[in-house]
Amino acid sequence: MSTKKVALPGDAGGTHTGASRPLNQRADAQRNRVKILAATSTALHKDPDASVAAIAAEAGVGRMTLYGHFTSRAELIEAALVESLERGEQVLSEVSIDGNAADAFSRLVRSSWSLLDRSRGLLAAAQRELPAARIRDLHEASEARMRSLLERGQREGAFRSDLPISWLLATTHVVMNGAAEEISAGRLRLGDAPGFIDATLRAAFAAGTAPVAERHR
Amino acid sequence: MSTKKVALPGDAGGTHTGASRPLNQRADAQRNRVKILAATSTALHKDPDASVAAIAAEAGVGRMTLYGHFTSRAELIEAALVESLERGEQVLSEVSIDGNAADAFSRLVRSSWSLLDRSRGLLAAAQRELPAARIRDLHEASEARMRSLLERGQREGAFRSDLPISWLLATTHVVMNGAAEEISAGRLRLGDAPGFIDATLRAAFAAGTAPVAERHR
DNA sequence: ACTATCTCGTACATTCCCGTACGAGTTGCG
DNA sequence: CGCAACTCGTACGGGAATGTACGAGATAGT
Repeated sequence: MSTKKVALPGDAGGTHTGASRPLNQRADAQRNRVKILAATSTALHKDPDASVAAIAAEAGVGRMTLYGHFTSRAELIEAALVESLERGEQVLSEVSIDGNAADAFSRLVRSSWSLLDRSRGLLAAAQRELPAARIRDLHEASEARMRSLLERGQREGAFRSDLPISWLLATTHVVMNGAAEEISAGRLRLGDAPGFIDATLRAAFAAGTAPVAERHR
Repeated sequence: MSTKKVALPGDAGGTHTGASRPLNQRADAQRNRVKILAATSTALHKDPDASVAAIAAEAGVGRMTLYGHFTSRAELIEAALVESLERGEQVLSEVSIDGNAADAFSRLVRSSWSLLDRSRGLLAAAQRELPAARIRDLHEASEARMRSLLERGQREGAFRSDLPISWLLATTHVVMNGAAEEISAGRLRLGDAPGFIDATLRAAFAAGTAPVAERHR
């Protein structure tokens, strides 16, 4: 005579980027949803293996409430990742891509860095919980921006052309992630990271260095 | 009237690098021990979360046999890591560190790469199972070699000095790991990896590029 | 050939976490 | 103010993995 099914937010919206929430939700519930999403990010930042219970605790709500909003751990993590990426998109879309390619790259990297630093744990959790294809899909937007910049840089001769774009992209990700790890390990100060990352990647990608030696075969 | 305690290999040997096995072990058992260690490496290569059961299956022995040699999952992984690193040491110690620092670095990186590619899964598992301090301890030997080479390179002016050694070291690790990931993702051919890694790091570490800009504060 | 050593299956206890069910209390909202 | 929407504790069921217990059978080494 009481409980229903706790709303079940519904999947009405397509897979699109639009932030379409069901509408018929109570203000109170919407707030909790936001709290939970935020807590997911921070909890996973501390421990990428954090349990649903831990996340709920971090959010200050009961575990059951959380299950009212998200039917499974995977769904929760995916939602948190989507939200984080949307927020990131908002920031990155304001970074100017024009002008000198190398400088634009630096701007983009520096902006990406702080975003990645925060959502690192979330991403790690997602990698264990979601199909790899899905993750790559979600990253497509930010990835495309960086990719096109790298392409332009290569065409204009600002970046070396002896390495494929996919490698440059991977290297960028990996160096930023590495910086985050070094920070948690206490071997790098937070404030030093952006400069180090930028300096390293700029030098690594600059045109004019000796091309990759074909030493195999 | 039968079972004892299944040998319990004993911890007689110190923490030293010597390969001191208990001696009073049956030849048959020693062989299995080796098989298990090898299987640990290959099983974790496929899936860093592989269960003890899966590892035993990979080794072609019963799970119980495995527990006869290693009392816990952690002990198993540690033993496998130690063995892998010892084998690595043997290879790396034959790489010439002398002469041109940049070239020596390339040689070292290329040798390290193939080793790391194999033991990658094992390392990932170890990072979840063993205390971080222990892992760092075990890596000290190979790390020291690379570190001293980087130091010499900086003194001689072959490598840039605006970035700390620890960062160069971290970058080296991270780029090699990234290459391994790109390979498993199917975006990089195995044969291309050494050249790409080398080309990237050489350029990133070379002296003479613009120093890290102090853009913060 | 005989014996201590080793293999290994089955079975079990434990722990941890996810997801579901139920139901009573609380609160936003019209 | 009254109802539907929401919260949230407790409890349960299922599954997976670790580590232990027991004991029968195979094998190496002397």
